[in-house]
Amino acid sequence: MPGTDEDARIPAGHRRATMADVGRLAGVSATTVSFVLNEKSGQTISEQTRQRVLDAVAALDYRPNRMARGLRTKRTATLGFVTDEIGAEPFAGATIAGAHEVAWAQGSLLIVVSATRDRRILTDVVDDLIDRRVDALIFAVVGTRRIAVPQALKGVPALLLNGYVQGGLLPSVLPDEVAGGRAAAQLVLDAGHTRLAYLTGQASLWPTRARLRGFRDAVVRAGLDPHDQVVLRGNYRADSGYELTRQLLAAGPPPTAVLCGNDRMALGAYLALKEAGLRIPEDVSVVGYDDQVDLAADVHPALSTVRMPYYQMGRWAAQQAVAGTIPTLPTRTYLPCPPVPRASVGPPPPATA
Amino acid sequence: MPGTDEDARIPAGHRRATMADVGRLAGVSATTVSFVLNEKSGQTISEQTRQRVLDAVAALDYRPNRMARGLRTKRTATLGFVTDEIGAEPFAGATIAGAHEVAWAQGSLLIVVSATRDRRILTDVVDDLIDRRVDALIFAVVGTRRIAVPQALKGVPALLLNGYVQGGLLPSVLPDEVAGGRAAAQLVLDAGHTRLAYLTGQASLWPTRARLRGFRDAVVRAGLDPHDQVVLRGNYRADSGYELTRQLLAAGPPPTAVLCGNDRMALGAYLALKEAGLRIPEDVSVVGYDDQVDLAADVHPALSTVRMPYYQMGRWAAQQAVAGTIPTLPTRTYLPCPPVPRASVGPPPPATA
DNA sequence: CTGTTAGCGCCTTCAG
DNA sequence: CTGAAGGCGCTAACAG
Repeated sequence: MPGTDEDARIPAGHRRATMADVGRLAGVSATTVSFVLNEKSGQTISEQTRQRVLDAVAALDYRPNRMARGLRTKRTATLGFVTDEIGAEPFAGATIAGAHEVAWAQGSLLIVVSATRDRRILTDVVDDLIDRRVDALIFAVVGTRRIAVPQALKGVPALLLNGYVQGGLLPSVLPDEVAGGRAAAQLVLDAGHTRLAYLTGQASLWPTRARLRGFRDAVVRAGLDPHDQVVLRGNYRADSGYELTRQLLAAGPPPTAVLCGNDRMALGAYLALKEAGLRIPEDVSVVGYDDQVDLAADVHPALSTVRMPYYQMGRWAAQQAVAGTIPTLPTRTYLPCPPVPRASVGPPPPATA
Repeated sequence: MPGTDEDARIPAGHRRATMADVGRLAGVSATTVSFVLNEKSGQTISEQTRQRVLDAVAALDYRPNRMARGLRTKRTATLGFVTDEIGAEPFAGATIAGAHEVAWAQGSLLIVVSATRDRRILTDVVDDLIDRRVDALIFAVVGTRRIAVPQALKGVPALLLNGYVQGGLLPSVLPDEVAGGRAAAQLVLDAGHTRLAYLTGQASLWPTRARLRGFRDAVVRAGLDPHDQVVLRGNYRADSGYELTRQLLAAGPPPTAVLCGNDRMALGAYLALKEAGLRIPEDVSVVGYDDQVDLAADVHPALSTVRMPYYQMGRWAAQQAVAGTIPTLPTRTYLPCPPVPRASVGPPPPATA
């Protein structure tokens, strides 16, 4: 009897075992195999045949074909995650990690698809995902902003992450940037600073305006005159922070604290400040925004900043998606951006003239 | 006749139209619908019925169920992309973008799944993907290194990106780090520098050793004594670059060029150099490695560095996967790391004592 | 040029 | 406690 045992293993790359194969080997029907594999079917299987089936499954290295299963059950245990730009942004990583963990823990697979900003591709990708019958869709955009979503999104439970649509027809999760801006300012206000500079980014971006609003809020609440605080506009790049800081220094006695629209600008500020012989935080305190990985905590001195809740947003989104609660969600849900105090903030220098 | 036309549209969230529905509406069989939809079946359909079918498809907003199709054809037009750590690393973004573009252009969907380094999860995720019958699998790891892959990878055409296995049983695409290290050194050697410092990372990492080897290679080829060049060991973080540079400056007359194991260390070097009142590149030239997005090109002065071929690796991998050429691949394929000269390298200062 | 028949691999009544 | 029958939505022979 040649090959009785050997042939039981899949001949590497050959046809995978099917449920019927398992049944045959165990001497039962495919139905029975299905019952033991799916447990809780309200069915009862004798411990003995159960074991025989399990043995056969192991022997054949059987794994159910999820396409067939999905076809039958109309559930794929799949969450689609579409980004408009997976890019190098740290954004995606944390969000995806959070969403993946929750999804996986609940028995679903998060499949990430990076589209581009190209409307056509975006639409086609969403359609494709729906054709594959994902159970729900998370649509993530990198910079918080209003977006136009593919029509097809209405054909499946969908949720927007970091983006929002006009009519509020799709629920969104967003970072609470206003509170974040306040938190950033509070970091230096609490340390006793009264003369601040704020290096902001493009006014066309929603986060820019929200953070700035938060900043002004905090300044007013602290009893300071917002008009006394200088606001310089840049573009979120490190070199822009560098330039703006140089302008600041050239303009006269520098403020005692420089708040930046993001960590990269803060990095530019660091370079300009050090070049000018100013010490951080003894002479000038600096605050960033984003708590960017490998940057904020690693520069010298470590940068005080505000953290984006990307990981939490990912978790939250996946949670709603697997729980099937998307239809019940409010239009917008804001998650907090907590302050992260580090070494770059200290008390203002004694002589401020 | 109520609702003849209205009811033809899917009642939002209701059952999606099936091929049979389309056939019924068009007055043909499902088979015919299949033929017109899949074109090139060697079949011929009268222009007239063709149009009727197409109209019905449009009217019902019909889209084929890819699970059913996959079940039948045993092809899913899906490439699986598994990472052990999607993290914040710029790595993932570029690689995925490259792979996605190629896959999509060839009619396949790249689905990215972020696993963790946890062996168990990794194995389960790969199994899951195979259960979903992906046509091929790209297994990507973030730091180039030898890895142990899930057994299941043998059940599907698979390819390693940035990682390699012991026996060479799975083909790999890797960055040519040795040549990259050489290129980095060449950047300053060509400018006339002879006294270099190399700030390296952990010796336990393969890229560290490869880059360093390339550096030494270039130094020897340039006719310099490798023992004259100081090599300091750090850990790839910005603060480590900062510390090492301070050590360098404290130890005596600094070298005229500082080569760094990566861009983040170069950033640390920038901070320390500026703090010490040294100008880049007038007093000291600096070279990084990685050409990290939002960093290398944006610091002041712009950092000369070496680019990792992540995008290209992604493209290459997807290319092989969709072309079905994985079985024919050599054990290892190296892609070049080109030098990116910028402002941080200049001629050595006249007086070097 | 078009329709019939027969599954792909699984789950789910409904009978034994 | 277990099996037979039927069908999810699609494609691929094979007939007309």
